[in-house]
Amino acid sequence: MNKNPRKSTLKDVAALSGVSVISASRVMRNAPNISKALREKVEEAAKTLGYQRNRIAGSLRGQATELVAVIVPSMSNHVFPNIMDGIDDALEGSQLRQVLGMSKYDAATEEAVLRDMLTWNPAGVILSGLEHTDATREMLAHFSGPIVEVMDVDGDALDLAVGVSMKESGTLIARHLFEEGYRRIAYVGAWGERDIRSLKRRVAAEAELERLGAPLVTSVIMNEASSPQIGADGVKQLLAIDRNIDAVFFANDDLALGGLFYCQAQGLDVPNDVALVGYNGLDICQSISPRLTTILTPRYEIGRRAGDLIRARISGADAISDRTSHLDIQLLKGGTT
Amino acid sequence: MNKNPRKSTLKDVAALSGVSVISASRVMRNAPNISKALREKVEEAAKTLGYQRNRIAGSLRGQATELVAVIVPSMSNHVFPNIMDGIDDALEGSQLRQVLGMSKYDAATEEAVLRDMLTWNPAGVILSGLEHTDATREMLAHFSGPIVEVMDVDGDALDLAVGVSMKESGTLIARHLFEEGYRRIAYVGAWGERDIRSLKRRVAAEAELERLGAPLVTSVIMNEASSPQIGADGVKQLLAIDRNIDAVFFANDDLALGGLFYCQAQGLDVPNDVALVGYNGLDICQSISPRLTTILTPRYEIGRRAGDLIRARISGADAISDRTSHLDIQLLKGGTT
DNA sequence: ATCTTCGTTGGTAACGTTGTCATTACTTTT
DNA sequence: AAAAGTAATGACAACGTTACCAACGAAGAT
Repeated sequence: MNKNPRKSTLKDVAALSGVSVISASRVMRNAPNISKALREKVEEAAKTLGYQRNRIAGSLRGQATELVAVIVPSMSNHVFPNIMDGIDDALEGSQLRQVLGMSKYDAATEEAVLRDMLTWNPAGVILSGLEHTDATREMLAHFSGPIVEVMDVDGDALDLAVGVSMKESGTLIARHLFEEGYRRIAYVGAWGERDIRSLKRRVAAEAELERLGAPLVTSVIMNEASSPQIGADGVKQLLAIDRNIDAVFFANDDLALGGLFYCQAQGLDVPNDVALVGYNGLDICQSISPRLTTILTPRYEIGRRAGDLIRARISGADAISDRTSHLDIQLLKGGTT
Repeated sequence: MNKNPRKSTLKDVAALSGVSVISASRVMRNAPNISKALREKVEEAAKTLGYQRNRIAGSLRGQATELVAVIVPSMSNHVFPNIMDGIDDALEGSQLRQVLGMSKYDAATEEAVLRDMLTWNPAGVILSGLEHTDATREMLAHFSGPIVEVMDVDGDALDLAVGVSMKESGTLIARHLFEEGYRRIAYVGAWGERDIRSLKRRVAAEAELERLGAPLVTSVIMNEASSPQIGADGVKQLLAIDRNIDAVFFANDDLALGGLFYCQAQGLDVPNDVALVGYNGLDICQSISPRLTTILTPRYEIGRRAGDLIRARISGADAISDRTSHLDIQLLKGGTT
């Protein structure tokens, strides 16, 4: 199995079909002005030899790499896989491919991964959020292709940004809880709050609650990766600190879901004893009963637009009107508030 | 922003530090036998110029690409992101990177994506399942690097395989339901059963139920991608066909979860009126109440091993004892059976 | 003092493709 | 029928790196 004396190259194809290497090249990449006869000869030879293009060689000569570096914090919740689905669909039909890296919610790791990625000379870069190390910014300042920062639009984009406002998200959660009459509100986060986007939401919500006259009672930040189990643990800790809390908002739906089940298991009445709000609008949380009150983020759409922007830029459309695409979020009122 | 007159190359670094290009190259890739003086000169020059390696050029000369092609069906449930997390961790410390493609549970798409991927001359290939088109097999037969097929081990691997047995999974589900006393058992699938692995499980379960004398009553295959909503719809259809069903097993946990909530909403007693079994062991389904009876698949571990195998092979360890790594599954008995 | 050996450095030639320009063959125009 | 285009093909060099081999000097062996 798996032996190949030597891969055949354009040279072989050219030799077999009796044409020049460059003509063979033109046929293989569908360049214009090729006679039908030539095309057929070359295509047949290529087929006989099982010829495969070598894009490494092509990229070296041609500069453009047709690789898009995508750096996400993690795959452990649905957010980034959904974004990548969108990117994949946007890139379909182009020759572009995603090369993947994970930063684990750590800016220094992001920097290292980016440094490595750039050695592949990618055509574009997609990364998460607007916060990066100075070295990351420096590297990207010298990068000549499109750069899209996804998820967060509260701040200055390096180049292009697609996402939703964390500030708006946090504020919306705070207002909703206040309007529904809750006054003793707490927060549960995870990842040691290294996820800057959830931190921004918490801060915005806290500020809004302050403004409304119902300041955040307390918060529990779990150090672990977010999961339902950690959400349950978080609520448990919260209630141990203060049993009079009447609402909890979570960094995301996974945590909230765990919190919800914990409360139910404890015999608490949700939302009368305690109200719960998540973030993201995962469909799993919309199929349970009571449905989780949460904020729907257009994750697929964000990925899709990011991919579209990369393509647009690469194909020369330099005139992208808005550097920042601010997408809308939507409060999904469920039965937990 | 984003202009770069010209990226500096090894030649520039060599010129600035007054050494030969090849020496600069050796310093940049930590080759042995470099004097300290030379190393320092070169590193300083590289820093001054902001030199970045160009691995496209390096790969062309050196053959090895340090890219691993990863083709998964979809990112829409947790299975493949979890596997990719495992791969990423396994690849950490090497210079290898994942290049991503999605087949959408379609063998022809897989073929097209693979064809494209191979033009990047990857060092290894990871793909899902053991079923591929003839053309895919043909391409892979000519591929010289390691090939790992993940998730399924029921069949012959092209090269290496890591996963669990679908047959064993299906049989285990059937036995469990039978042992718990259920006799009127039905099945709900999705993706139009284009996911061959869930099909294999269904077939195995069906055979075992037949053998045990409690043949499958009926099954509903939804055409859509699997989601809780589709699972709920599936159960609804099932109960419309036959109200006497006493147990349902699902192609996966997402469907089962939706089914569970649907049954609860309909006022059915789970598991007394109807028992439910999922597949995968997603943690979200283990934090709800009742916990979902399901089969835990070691997804992260599968990715991890796949990555380890790729690395081992690339670094010359040709002596991999077992071509197929058959990992264990585990029945998680929850409150739904 | 001469011969090895080894650590260190350099020169040359690829790797497989494609951009650029040149050339040939074939139309169309006047 | 000559001039002027245009379509089709080819030659060459280059992209930035590294494999391979050669060469140098210094240290150790004889």
